[in-house]
This record gives sequence, structure tokens and C-alpha cells, in this order.
Amino acid sequence: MLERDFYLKNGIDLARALIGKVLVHETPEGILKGRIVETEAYMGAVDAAAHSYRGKPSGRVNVQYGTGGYAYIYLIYGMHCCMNVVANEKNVPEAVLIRALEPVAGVALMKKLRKTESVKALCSGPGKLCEAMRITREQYGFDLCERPLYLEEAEEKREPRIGVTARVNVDYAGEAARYPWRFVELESPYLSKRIKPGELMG
DNA sequence: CGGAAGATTTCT
DNA sequence: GAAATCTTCCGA
Repeated sequence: MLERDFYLKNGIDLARALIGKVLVHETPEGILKGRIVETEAYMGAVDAAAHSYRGKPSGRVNVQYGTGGYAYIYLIYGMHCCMNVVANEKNVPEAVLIRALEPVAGVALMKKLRKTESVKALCSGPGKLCEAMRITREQYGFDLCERPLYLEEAEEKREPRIGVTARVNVDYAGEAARYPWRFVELESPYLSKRIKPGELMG
């Protein structure tokens, strides 16, 4: 299990460091695991695309103002949940959106939860992976340094080749929509979107 | 207090 | 291309 120290870095560094780590959820019906292949950093005070932009500690963003290593989960479009990992020290509202996973364990249960047999479609998007991992707002504020929801190193230690692009669906954020804060494992077939030619920024 | 829009997914 | 569906934010 990754410990607190791992999360006490800025959101951009954490987003990159999370690629290749494994998200684990121990549910009553079985253990679910997915290897992180796509993330996005949301940088609070300086990021017009972030929920915590120019905000205060209250409501749903409250947990972002706490210490890193906790779960920030929110409902989007009235029907899907998205999971973030809170980054950095107390009172620095930064977070990393988990956008896609490669299924590692509990695939049969994931198929049941997602109502599909397609393994590639199980976790290839922020809303999809929450459904597959049985993550809802019930897990809001959970400490990722203890069970049942936590991160660990991959057993198979492939070194991921990481690509950088602009973030997805944040056009409303003006200049911030073009910041290079999305990280992907380049060869992964489990991304939320295929990388287009010329899209890579770093 | 009302309306608009959203860090999405799925079906047509 | 549009619907589904509800929370949050912003202007009046």
C-alpha cells in the first residue's frame, strides 16, 4: 500500500507518478483492482478548470483542502461519479482525476457492475471506472492509506512510457483548457480516448 | 430563487 | 448528434 508521503507532492507531479500504480477496492463481493493508465491534474488556485478554483473549504471541495491521499469524488451530469486523489499538503486544493484503468483483478465482477462483456470498455473513462470499481460518493473523503480503498505498486513492474496532452472536456476554462496536464500510458489500449496525431505536448 | 451548464456515457 | 439527470454556481 502506498503511504501518505507519496501523496504529499503537487498535483502535476502526483498525476505523473500515479501512472502505472494500481487502484484497489476491497468490496464485500470481492477485490477489484485496476492499473492507472490515464490521469489529469487539477491545480486549485491557478486553474480555471478546477472545482476548487478561487474557492474556499466548503461543500464538496472540502476534502481537497485537507492533506493529500484522500478520495475526492463528485457526481457529474447528474448520473456519473468521478474519482480524484487529493494531492499536496493541507490547505493546497489540488487533485488528480483518475480517467482510465487497465483491469487487473475482479474482472468478472466488473463486467457484472458495468453490464458489458467488453474488457476494454470496463474502465476506459472516469465515469466507467467508478462504476466498474464500485466507487460512488459513499467513498467521498476515504483515506487512501487504509482499506478498503487504496493504491499499491503494480506486481509486474513495467516502466510506463508516459505521454502528455491537454485535458479533456474543459473548453469552458479558457487558457487553462490548453495546459498540458493530462498524462497517459502511451501504448495502453485502455485509454478513454485514442491519442490523435499531433496531440502530444511533451 | 431560477436557470444554465457541467472533469460523461450511451444510443441513434 | 442528442438524451439522461441532478448538483453547483451565478445573476437577479
